[in-house]
Amino acid sequence: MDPEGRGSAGSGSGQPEKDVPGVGSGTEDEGFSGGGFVSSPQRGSTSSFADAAPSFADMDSTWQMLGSAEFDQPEAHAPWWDNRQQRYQQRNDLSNIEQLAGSSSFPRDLEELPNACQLRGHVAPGLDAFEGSSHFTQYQGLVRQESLNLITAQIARDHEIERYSQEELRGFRDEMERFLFDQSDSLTLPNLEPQYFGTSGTSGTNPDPLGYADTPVPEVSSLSIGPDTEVDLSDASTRDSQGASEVSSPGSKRKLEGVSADHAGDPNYDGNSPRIRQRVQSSPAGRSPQSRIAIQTRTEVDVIDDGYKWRKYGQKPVKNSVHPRNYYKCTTANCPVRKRVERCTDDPSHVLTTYDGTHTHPETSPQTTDGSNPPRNVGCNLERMVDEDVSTSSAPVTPLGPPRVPSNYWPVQPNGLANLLLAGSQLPDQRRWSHPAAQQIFRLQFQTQYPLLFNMLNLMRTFPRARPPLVDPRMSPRLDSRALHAAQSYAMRTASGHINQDVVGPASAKALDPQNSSSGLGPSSSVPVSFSRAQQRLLWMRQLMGESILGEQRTGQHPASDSTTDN
DNA sequence: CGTATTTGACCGGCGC
DNA sequence: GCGCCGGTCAAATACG
Ligand SMILES: [Zn+2]
Repeated sequence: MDPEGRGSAGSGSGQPEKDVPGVGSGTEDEGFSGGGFVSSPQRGSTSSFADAAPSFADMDSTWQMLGSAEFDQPEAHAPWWDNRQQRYQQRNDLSNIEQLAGSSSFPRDLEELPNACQLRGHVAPGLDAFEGSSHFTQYQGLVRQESLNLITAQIARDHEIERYSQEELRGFRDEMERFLFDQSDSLTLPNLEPQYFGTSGTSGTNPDPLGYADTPVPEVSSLSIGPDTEVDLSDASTRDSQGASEVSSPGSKRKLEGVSADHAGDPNYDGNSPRIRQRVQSSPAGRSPQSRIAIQTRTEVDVIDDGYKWRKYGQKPVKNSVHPRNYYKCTTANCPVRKRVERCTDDPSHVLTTYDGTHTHPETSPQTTDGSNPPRNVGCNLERMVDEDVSTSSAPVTPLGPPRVPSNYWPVQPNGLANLLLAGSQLPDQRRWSHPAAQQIFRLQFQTQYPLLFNMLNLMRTFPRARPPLVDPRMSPRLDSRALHAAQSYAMRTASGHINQDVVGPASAKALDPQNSSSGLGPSSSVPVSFSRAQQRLLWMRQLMGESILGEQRTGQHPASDSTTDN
């Protein structure tokens, strides 16, 4: 089934590389093929690229898609071809990356990336390739891809999804890439420098060279946030942290279940519910809508660094709990924001922070006298968020409502980050991630925990590319346009003729390709590829090859053939 | 000495 | 009205 299955599947979802005439690609191409491909070979307009190179397909649907029937597999391998092919396969192979994620050699930084590449058996560029030299552009594809792989591995490890199949991991990786693309602007904190963030020891990374490892880092149990579902928690949830904590116990048990169980079993405090309801409902005459969000984190420190400075102004005992509740106010003058922090009674490892209000000022970065930004320690992991509906409930008289009245709730799911990311990028409820507090926590947490991820963001901003297409995870390696161009130009230059299918080492490609394993999914299940899309790609190719690539490397989003089909 | 925290008093809403 | 309760104030205190 493989053969044809792949065909359909491949065309369907597989999407070519992410690359577009970008800054980098231009240079890269030059590097590789010299001016060779400059000529615009449109000839042959790729009649049926579909059938082009079956043998090749496995390795890369892109190839096929792009038509290039003529160019297919340069029979005489270009000297670099095998090498490249192998590289792509390796890059796309996530099988051994999990180990790396847990090892001490996991890179926390782009500078350490080459080592990781070598550990994975990659043909890795030297360190100099990453130093912003002109070489860097040549390897940005690799850097990008491998960074994504590593991030995926790390996240997978943190979230115990490493046992997932490669297809799933790839799927996650690609979705993440898309998300990063979409959010590259909003997710980047200009005033925080990634390199200042040591990873929290969470993933057993090597001792942080910068010495910031001191953070008590918790292990991520899970990131929550899923479809918002108005879970009836609204009422039952009144109970204090008790129930809640349970839900999010690190065991990563089915969070969903936990939740339901949670309120099921929870007798809750009668006293509150009625009151709450009233307040929420009776708030019609509300003044300026207050935003309120509750964030549950898993942390050992009481006060998490969320980017703002707080002054404690009160403390009250929580009934039935040994842990008190603390009240803080933003120290910035005239800023009305307040927050309450309390530790869950039954599970002290969790802290519930409730933010109230909107800051009237930018985040207060703790500048030291010397002007440098000291490292921030979040020291927590976002567990889940509860966003009280602001629009409706704006406590008119009562400054602050009851501690927690979850109106929107995102249950924890196994693939926490994926959900998180997707939730942020796709769910209609913008308020979710637009909430400053939420974003703040999100950013700080991820900068701390996944520094590579933020390096990626920077990379993507520095070298803009087209929006990564959504691909069928079962498809493997995606060639980037550089390779494609190079191959094509090579083919043209050389024999320009032979079309020999088996020449290439597809065998190896197949070997790597896990398709067969992807039992459940019929090829059809994948997103049907719109032929138009393929055509569009083709157009691009023509453009690329016709016009000098250097021409337009435009910033940011390219029309990008984005496949809107995403879930 | 300026600033942040502690901590008991205080206050408004609410149920009784 | 009374007492409870969540939330807030602010004087006293701790900090460096
Ligand atoms: Zn503020």
